[in-house]
Amino acid sequence: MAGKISKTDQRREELRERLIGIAEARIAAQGLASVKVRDLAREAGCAVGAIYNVFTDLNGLVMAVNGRTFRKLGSHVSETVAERPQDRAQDQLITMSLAYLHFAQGNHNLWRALFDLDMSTDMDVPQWYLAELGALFALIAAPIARIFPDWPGDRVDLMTRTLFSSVHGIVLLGLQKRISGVPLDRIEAMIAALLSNVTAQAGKP
Amino acid sequence: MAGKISKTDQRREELRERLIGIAEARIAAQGLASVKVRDLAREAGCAVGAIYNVFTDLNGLVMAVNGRTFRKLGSHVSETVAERPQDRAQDQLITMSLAYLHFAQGNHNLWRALFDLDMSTDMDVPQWYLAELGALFALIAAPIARIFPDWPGDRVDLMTRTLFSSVHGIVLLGLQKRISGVPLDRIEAMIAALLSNVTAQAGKP
DNA sequence: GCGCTAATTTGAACGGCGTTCAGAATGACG
DNA sequence: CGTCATTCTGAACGCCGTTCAAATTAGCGC
Repeated sequence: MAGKISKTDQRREELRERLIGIAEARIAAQGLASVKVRDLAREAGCAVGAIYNVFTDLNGLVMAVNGRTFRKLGSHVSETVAERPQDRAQDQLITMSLAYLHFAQGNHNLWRALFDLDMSTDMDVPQWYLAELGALFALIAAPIARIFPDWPGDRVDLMTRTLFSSVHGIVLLGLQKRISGVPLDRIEAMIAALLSNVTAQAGKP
Repeated sequence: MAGKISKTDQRREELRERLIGIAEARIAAQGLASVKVRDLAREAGCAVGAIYNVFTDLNGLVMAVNGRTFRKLGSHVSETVAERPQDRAQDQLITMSLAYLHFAQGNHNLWRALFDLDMSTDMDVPQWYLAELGALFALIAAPIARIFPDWPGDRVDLMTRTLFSSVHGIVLLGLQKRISGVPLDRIEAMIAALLSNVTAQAGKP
């Protein structure tokens, strides 16, 4: 029995994928708060209890959606950078930041779910989360290390986290319609203002 | 009847203040999610319905708590700056940012409630919110305008929002224990790294 | 102080939520 | 096909914010 791929396991895996897709569509269309077990069960054609055979709870399902979103985010950023291989390192930082902004704007609810869920629960982060985050950080660290060739690794790492957090903050508050209501080109200008200040320091102590 | 201060109004106002205090203590101790109407009613010695005579709903009560928190935040930042009147403008920016960081760390749950509530509801922001935010922005804009005396007002405003959002992002992700788990002095170093890059641009185009 | 009306306060009831678990259904296998 | 174990089901549970008919109380002319 152990290790076998039974017909049961196939159905479970199929249901799992179906539920992730349904939840993903719901989050994208109506936001994280619109994900309800009874709606999911009805749309997936299963019983409410079946969801708990495949995921430990609703958070686990949303976590799976977040996994997809995080991978899409990473792909979007890295592919956008890869499209412009002749860019200077300074421009790569801007390209990546704008890619982050545009992904967040184009997938607002899914992007927000990445952070809204993590806040409410206090369980520790799954390892795929840290792996994706590390890959994203590595992507940012590369141009920084090229801009500041004489910086030690830990200083590059600190600047990597600083810039990521800063851009994240700009995007987060910028897209928060009810607070600031900033148009998109102003958010882009803020990112450019931030990064031009940092990269202009190249060659200085 | 209209405009009179009746005994009823006195009791309502007293209950209102009492509920705000109880909710504030609960948020500070256990987080926003621990605020429950039945607990509040029991602790305040009133019926659950009474809460809805004084606030439109639970969000309204948390909004009132957020009002207090926001005012305390503003006071903390402005007083910290006022304690060092001989500081250069560059140091004032660092002082304010660190004051923001330390307030967020020392009042973590209350500070988080400022943003966690706004996200879930889609009603527009009350005017006191915008007023407090404007006062905070004015506090930041002053040293920026001194550092870059030849900048037009809208460019100062853009940099103000850029720096506020950036510092907010650094504090937000830095204090998110489960994701990065950065010690406090590293967060301070990130803020310093960010601001030193910006202020070092003084006098440049 | 008294009685009457309108305003206020009350808390049981309501609808909706995530989660569970006894029982029904379906799998595996000689 | 019979037997047992595994899986699936959906009614039930507990908790939530919110409401509203009924009880209570304030306001006021007499």
